Amino acid sequence: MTKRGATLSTSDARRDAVVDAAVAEFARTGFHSTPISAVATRAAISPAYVFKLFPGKVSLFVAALDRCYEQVVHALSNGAARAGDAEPEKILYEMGGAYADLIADRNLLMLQVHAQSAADTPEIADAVRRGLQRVTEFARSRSGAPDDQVQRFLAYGQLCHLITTLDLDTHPGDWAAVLSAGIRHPGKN
Amino acid sequence: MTKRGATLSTSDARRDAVVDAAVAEFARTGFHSTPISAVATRAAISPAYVFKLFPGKVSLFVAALDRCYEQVVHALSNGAARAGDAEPEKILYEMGGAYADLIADRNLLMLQVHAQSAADTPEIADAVRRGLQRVTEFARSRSGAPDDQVQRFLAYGQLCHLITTLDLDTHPGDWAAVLSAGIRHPGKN
DNA sequence: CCCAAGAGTGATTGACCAGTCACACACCAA
DNA sequence: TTGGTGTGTGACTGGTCAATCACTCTTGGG
Repeated sequence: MTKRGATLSTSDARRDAVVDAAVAEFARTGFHSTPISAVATRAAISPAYVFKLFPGKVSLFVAALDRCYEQVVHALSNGAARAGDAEPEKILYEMGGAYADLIADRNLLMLQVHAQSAADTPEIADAVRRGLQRVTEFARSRSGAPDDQVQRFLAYGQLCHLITTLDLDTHPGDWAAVLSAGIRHPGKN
Repeated sequence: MTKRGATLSTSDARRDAVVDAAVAEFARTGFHSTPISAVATRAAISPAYVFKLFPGKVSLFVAALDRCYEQVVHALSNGAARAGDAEPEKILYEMGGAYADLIADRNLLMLQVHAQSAADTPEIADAVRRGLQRVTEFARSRSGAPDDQVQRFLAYGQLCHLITTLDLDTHPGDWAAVLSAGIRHPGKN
């Protein structure tokens, strides 16, 4: 039952809030083990209404993923701005720093990890490719770095995902230190 | 009902076969969306008996993961043998080639991707760390390469996972080529 | 021959969850 | 005031799945 006196919002604003909730919940528990009800609860909404706003669970996940990559590219752009028109390596380095700052809350990072694992759903695979394309093309054109340096940039980004997923930066043991060395880590929260 | 005249196997042999089936099925559909019944069917066994051989789904997944990393280290060892006592870079290069050959069927690769996404289950996270530790320490000690080269080796391995998950090596577009450049790709099957 | 220990299964249970539907309430324009 | 449109929900359905249990069948040693 709708609460007395509650002001209704436009469905667009609601959709937006639901995507925020979806980013957080899907990042926590992944695609398959996140029930729509968890997203709904976080958005302070009924599960049924989520299905009015999005045609299905997959398209909600894709919307969350799109927002995630949007923020990533935006962060890279900020990092590049910090480097001005320095040499390519310097620009890539600043982008890396900005990325590390962005994923300090772990949400955007874990969402990407979970998305990769859910890529057997074609729509999700498409969304990941789309996002990765934007990131790669932006890094390449904005930095002007040669292809192999761009590739390296992305490779170390993937390594960063692994390190954070497994908390290797706080893990005892030489081997963990080898993998984590020199990589800027997000804090625990 | 047990089939008439069927010879019973020892439970150890069965356990082994079930782990093989688990590697294949979990690699296909991941931890959360692979029902035990799928593993059971592939192992030509009843779902109920899987639970007699393993205390639960998680421990079966961990067993599959352990086997996966076992094979990875074994492959790296073979690759290193091919390089003999060449310089460290050469040894790491051969290890990379051997790894690419090993994951030609995609199973061992996808299993690692799915495991990373299921790392919120502590036992799974432990298993991944255990496996990664073995891989890292083996690569480092066998190659004798400096830490940053070992780190780089692992980083490009992660990039390889991304490329294969998304089929970037056969994807049209410059950006996909940038990421895939110079990386030895497994075939589709 | 007999029976104990091991191999293996069918049937069921209890929980969870995506998606649907009929309905309730709020706002606004005429 | 009225009714139409958009916002929002409770209750339900159909399906899936991990885990359990009581049970059967097989085999090999005494």
